[in-house]
Amino acid sequence: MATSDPVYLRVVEDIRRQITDGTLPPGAPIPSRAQLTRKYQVGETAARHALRVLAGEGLIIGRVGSGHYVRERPDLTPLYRWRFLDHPAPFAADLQSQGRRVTWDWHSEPAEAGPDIARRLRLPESATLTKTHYVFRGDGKPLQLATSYELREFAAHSDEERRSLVARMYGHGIKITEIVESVHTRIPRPVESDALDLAAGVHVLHVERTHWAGDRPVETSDIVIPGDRFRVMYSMPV
Amino acid sequence: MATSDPVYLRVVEDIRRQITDGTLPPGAPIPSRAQLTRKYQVGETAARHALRVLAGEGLIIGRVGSGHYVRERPDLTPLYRWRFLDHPAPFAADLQSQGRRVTWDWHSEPAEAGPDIARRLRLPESATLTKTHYVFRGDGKPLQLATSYELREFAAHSDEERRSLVARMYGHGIKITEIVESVHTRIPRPVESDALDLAAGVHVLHVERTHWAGDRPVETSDIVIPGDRFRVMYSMPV
DNA sequence: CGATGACCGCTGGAGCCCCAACTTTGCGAT
DNA sequence: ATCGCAAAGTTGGGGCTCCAGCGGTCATCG
Repeated sequence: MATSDPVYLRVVEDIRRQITDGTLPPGAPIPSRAQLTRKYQVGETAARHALRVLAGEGLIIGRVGSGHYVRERPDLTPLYRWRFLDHPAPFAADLQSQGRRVTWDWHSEPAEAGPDIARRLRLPESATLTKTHYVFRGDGKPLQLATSYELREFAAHSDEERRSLVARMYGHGIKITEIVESVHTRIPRPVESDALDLAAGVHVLHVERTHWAGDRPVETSDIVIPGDRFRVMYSMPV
Repeated sequence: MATSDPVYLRVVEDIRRQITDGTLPPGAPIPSRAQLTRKYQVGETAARHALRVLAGEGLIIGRVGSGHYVRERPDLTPLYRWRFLDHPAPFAADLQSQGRRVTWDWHSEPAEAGPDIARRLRLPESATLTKTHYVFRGDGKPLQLATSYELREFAAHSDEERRSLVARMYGHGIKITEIVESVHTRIPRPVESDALDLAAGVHVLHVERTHWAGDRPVETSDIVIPGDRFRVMYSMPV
């Protein structure tokens, strides 16, 4: 409306509107730079800039030699589902029930905890282990990236093993009593972009999960999920 | 490493590294376009482009006439906290306990449900009401934007009122038995950018909350939260 | 008839330039 | 010592151009 707005914004907003209201469905081609200059009566710089902004937002994707297209954004599939007494979160089973195979890959390497991890585990900045999991769908598409920090003594490779180690460590009768998750969103780090095969402009959901045994935190993990393809489900009885 | 990489990326990656490893703390000035061209031996286009990319990622912020600065990113404050039997989520109380006042503003207008809302409430695309809440901190900073869709008959203005209306509507003994939340992240719509006062490149956390009474969905709301300032906490007993 | 290559259009990188609007700074005058 | 103002620096919008690399299309040649 305001004619004082930069002209490239006029282009951005017009195309964005067409994408969000469905006029331009996923996969539809966006006019090329040359076409945009003619259509909106703007210079090539403005046309190019508009395309770059839209691509940066993750709404369109440019294929060199071909053109810009509205990005496919499949319906968000639930990645894992929290349900009362339904722990640990069986997201793999969830996906398998949808007919998708899930494969794992991991790579462990010991590391000192950073200050934030130490704070979360209420530990000095030592005696920790970093384990990075890569989780893939059967078709090879990446699902998530998880890094967990545990007391080094707890470095076990199955949930069962770990739980019994926890039990040994903390004496008899130790039991995870509460799981706290904190969700926020941020730009992916370069490693995450690679591992999760993220397009430009896609943010990640960062879930910090901490397992508590009474008033003692036992294990904490960072779960990183592509924000454009997945959702995290929480379900609580009232 | 690969010298075939575009030069602007070299600049981006170098600055990004300095920001993430703390060499450039929040608030620190970034070299200007002219300085970058000299420092990295690149053209003005590349320098400018690097700054734009970093700004688009939300890592730096440009102030015209002054320069670019590392964005202040205060520690993420918990926005609301889910706890078993601690419903409805008392995020206002949570913030107040931190010495922050919270104020509300809302604006109601009836609307037909879109197809997705109808699906969530298992309703025909009618008989709904849209209510948009704006929630502010005492200092005027925006906290979140929530839009809830309820059966029109349930349009009440307090949680208590609404609950009793729900009870009347569905007969005696009706009770919300489960709350399901789904979290994902996406780029903000223009309204949300304005209402939440979002900087460029900041994504939002989108929480879809649905209240269930047995196998019947009763109310659903979309809660939109600035992804760079807040986190959502979930806490579950095991 | 089928394969090969030339050609055109498109993206993305990169360079240089001009200008308006704004901030900061420093100098000079009161 | 303080005020005001001008100059210098900086961002953001916008313009133009060149080029490499890629992807189709289409015509030509074997």
